[in-house]
Amino acid sequence: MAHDDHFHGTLTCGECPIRHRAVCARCEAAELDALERIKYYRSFEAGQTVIWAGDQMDFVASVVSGIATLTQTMEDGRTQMVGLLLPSDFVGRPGRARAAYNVIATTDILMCCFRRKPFEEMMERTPHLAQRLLQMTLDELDAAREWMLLLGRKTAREKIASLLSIIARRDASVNMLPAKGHMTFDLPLTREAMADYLGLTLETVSRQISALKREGVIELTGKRHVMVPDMDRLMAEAGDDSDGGVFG
Amino acid sequence: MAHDDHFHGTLTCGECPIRHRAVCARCEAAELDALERIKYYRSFEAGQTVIWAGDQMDFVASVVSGIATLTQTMEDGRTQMVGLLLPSDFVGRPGRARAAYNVIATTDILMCCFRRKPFEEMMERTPHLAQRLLQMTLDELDAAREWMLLLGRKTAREKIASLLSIIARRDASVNMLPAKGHMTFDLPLTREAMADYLGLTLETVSRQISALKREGVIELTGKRHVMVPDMDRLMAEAGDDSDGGVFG
DNA sequence: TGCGGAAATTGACGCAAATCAAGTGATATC
DNA sequence: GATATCACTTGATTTGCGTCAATTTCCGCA
Repeated sequence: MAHDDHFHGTLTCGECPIRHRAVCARCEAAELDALERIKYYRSFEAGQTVIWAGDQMDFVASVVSGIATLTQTMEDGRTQMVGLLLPSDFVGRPGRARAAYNVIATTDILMCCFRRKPFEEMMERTPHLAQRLLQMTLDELDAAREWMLLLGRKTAREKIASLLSIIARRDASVNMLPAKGHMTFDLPLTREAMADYLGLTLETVSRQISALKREGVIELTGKRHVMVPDMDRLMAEAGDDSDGGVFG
Repeated sequence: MAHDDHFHGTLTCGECPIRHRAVCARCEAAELDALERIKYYRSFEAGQTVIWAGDQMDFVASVVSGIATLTQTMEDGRTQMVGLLLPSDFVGRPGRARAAYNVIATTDILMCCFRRKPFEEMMERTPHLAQRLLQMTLDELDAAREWMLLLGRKTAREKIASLLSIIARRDASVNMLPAKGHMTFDLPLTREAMADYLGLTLETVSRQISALKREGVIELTGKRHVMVPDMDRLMAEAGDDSDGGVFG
């Protein structure tokens, strides 16, 4: 666990931007008060490791803002990203003392933390918490299974197109825009992080992005800003049967 | 949903073999009675499709005995297994009307079913159900993430060794034997099903199994019965850092 | 006991992606 | 303003796995 994080002010749950999506989404006023009493904030800078796999983990948390990654590593250094943590996503597992994955901040992030024991006790007494966490976990399981299809069966080109269309659609949903026609967005990940997510090398990621650019499926300004002239075209390249999958 | 399934007799929850592991594991006597009243059994033969992805799904269920697979398919036929359903595993998702995956019986199976609506209502009133389902879902999520590392980063040889060692260890845990030294077990899957699980072709599966046999890592009698002379050797081939992963 | 067919093995060949290796272009550091 | 550094691109080459195509083995069944 990282140490040189710094405190970031306090928010009341009422004014919390993830109030309606996070693990507390279903809680009523009284339940929220109880959570309010045991919560505390921590922030981490881009690049910092929030938690190492195997570390003692005495808290659970919600991501309030920023992006983090969940990764697994083999002894020889091969690494696979197994999840992307976006605002409102939940970190840690009630009933588990040690972290199963590395959590690394991709951007600066703010987390709303609860010491694990009090949180677990509260879960026992508060069905709304367990119900919401169940919902979120089922969604994550769907996303993980969607990703298994990508990792096991898609070509490099399809993998890149899938990632781009997922990011584009998530962006659209956050900004409440339609995921149709032409869209623009920023890539929140480096080429290496994309490679770790997609089970590729960073060179292959770079080459496939260049190929999609060459063929007019996407346009790049700088290395991170993407414009998709025709969303349907991109989704066809992803090989998904029309609607595509869940994300987080 | 398949139609030519046939009824298979009735079990009281008290004598149910998965009573202590399934979604009902934490339920008390009264809660069990309530479940007993809404449950019914269905059975399927090996090879039958239990549910097609996209189908209306008006029940959820526990696998009582036998093995089934959860698969996703792309339009062009590429398929990826995203889960293996073993006795006590849960099928379906409260709050979701349509199946997300194909469920196919690998062996003859018996399922303990609940109509979805009554089950959902009962979940609202019965924290023990939601708590247990949360636990099970978190375990499945861990298994899915373990599998993402395998699909994204392991070689064909490591994939096969991983699958074999997982099956061996599951077998050991069911029969309450130590997962050490030499072990024997049967493969519950065809080469093709293994390929779909591992993100390989069946030819590659066959070649890698032959290679492991040639090098003495495993011994085969017939096509399905496996003997592992040295479990540590097999686990080293799997590339896992010693302890290996979760399964189901 | 021998037949039929599915499941599995094995071989030859091709290709997509990994690996190895420069090289470019931005941003930070002295 | 030169230099180091990091993120990324591009090229040359290798290789692991997929594809296509025969066999062979196994197992049920007449």
